[in-house]
Amino acid sequence: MNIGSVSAKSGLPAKTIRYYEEIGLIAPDRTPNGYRDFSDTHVHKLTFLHRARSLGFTIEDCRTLLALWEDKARASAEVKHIAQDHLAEIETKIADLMDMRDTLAHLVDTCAGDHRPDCPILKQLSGETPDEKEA
Amino acid sequence: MNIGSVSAKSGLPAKTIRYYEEIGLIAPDRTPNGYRDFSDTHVHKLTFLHRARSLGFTIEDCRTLLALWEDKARASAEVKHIAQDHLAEIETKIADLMDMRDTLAHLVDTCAGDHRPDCPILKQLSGETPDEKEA
DNA sequence: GATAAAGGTTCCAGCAACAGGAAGGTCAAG
DNA sequence: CTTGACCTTCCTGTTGCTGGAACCTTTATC
Repeated sequence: MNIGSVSAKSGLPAKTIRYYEEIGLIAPDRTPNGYRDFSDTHVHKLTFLHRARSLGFTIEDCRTLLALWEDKARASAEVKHIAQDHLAEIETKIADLMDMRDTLAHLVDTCAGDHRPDCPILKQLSGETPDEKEA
Repeated sequence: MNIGSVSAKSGLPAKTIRYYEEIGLIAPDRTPNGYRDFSDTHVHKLTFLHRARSLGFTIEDCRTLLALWEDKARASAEVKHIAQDHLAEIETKIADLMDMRDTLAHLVDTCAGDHRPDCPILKQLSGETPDEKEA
């Protein structure tokens, strides 16, 4: 199967598939003309990678998960551990972003957003405590 | 003022300050020995940048915000617009991460995490519908 | 048979926003 | 005079691709 079809089936851009080969995540065969030749197993792996990536796992996590997936004697604890670590990182990111959001939302709310130069957003960034809307 | 003191005052690593100079965010003077020489204004700018960056604004946003900050005739609408766009991006990121978190949390929850190979996480990634904990 | 479109190939550059480290100059203290 | 703490520049690496150039192959059409 050519890379185009695999791209369509796995949902990954051809560029990404080539990249995954380059970093050793997948190893397609080659036809005599030099084209990559993928089997259904390769497609399955790539689909797996696509799903794992869209859950935010890093490439290195994906590499490990793929190995565990192929290891029929793995312990599910290993997989769970990776997922839990990743989950914790996501929670942290969410918390950080929510802090940013709260601060920003407040600033946006207090800024008149008109033609005048007075701006609580810039005030806060420059270290001044911006005036509140209501005292 | 040397870069070390500025780093301490602004909270930015010296490396970052040099980088900011390289990309034209700041332009310190030089002493005869070649050392960078920062004024209080420079420190103030860097502190501004530090705050803006920690609210997640991109470097290019920061560049614009800094220019608006220096432009005493700016319209606060311009600042508000940037902040609102950024806020929207943050909201999107939070939503994406929360989707990931929900899926992952569910998977982690259904995985026994013991010595056995059976693993709902891998099942889901490989495209099988994993069994639920309770039917 | 000529040609053009639609695949495929490799390789190189670039993104964001720095961080790490090498090799070396400078300065103040003991 | 040496030691150590600074400072300098320059180069590489990070993460996960994406875009583009320059070039083959295959297939369809005239």
